[in-house]
Amino acid sequence: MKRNTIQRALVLKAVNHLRSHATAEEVYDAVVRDHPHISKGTVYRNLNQLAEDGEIQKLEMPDGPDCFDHRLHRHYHAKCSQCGRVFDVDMDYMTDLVRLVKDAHGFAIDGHNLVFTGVCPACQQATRPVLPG
Amino acid sequence: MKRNTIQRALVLKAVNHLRSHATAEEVYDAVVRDHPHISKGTVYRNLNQLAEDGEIQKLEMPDGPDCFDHRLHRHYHAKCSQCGRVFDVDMDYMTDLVRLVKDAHGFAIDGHNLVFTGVCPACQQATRPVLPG
DNA sequence: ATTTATGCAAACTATTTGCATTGCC
DNA sequence: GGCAATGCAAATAGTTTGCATAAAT
Repeated sequence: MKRNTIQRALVLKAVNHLRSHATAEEVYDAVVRDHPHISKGTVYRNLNQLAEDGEIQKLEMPDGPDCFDHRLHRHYHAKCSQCGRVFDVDMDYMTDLVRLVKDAHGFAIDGHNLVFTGVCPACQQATRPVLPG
Repeated sequence: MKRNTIQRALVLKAVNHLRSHATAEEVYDAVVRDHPHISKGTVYRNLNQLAEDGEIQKLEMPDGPDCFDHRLHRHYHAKCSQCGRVFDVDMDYMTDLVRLVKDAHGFAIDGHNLVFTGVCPACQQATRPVLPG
């Protein structure tokens, strides 16, 4: 039987408060400020369990840590190749993407993971030349 | 200046010989059989450099190790959630996918990473009930 | 001769796990 | 009271890195 521990509530609250795309590390940092005894293992366990229970969404990223999202509907993300941060992208979810597959060679596809890559606004700013000429 | 070391050639040959989706570990295992002195660090360094030089393709996977592909054209993959193996999917590459994005909030998208998930033929076989009834 | 690449080990990042103890139900 | 969850530390997986040495140019 699932138990309502303080830690579980704290982890959930942190994910909600951090709004979007928090890593386990960031959740831990947020929680440990007020609750210095919480352990990182507990944060990981609760994040995974909350995701399994459908209370948060786990976003698996190519390269780098997973993120956890308080938003439950499926949507796409863009990851900055410079700072590694993850951003929302406004685009319809392609529920029938699998129809574009001509041949999966017997593989039973049940989902997909799509992450855009590029440079976030802040990093564009940082690498922009000071003045041309 | 880039140097033509035996190790670099061995790593490239292993990726080509393993055909597709070999992990660094698998490449190392293949090379070390005939060359017991090669180190894993060297395999990683050469895989990354070969990918940078465009001689092989690095496939970053959500969850699990990266793969290296001797095929250079961009194409999509499916990863088995049970055994973790990576398979080719026959589907046109969506070069203009970014056009479906309505708002990336200033993020400069320059690419995308799409991996299908599901169950491979072998794992479907393994988990199939013996006989109904 | 120069300088990049190697081998080895250690470090590192992200995450999971074993186990004695705590604390929900 | 029973059993799931915690805290802690150690283990794990995947990968990178520092450094003395070796080898390619």
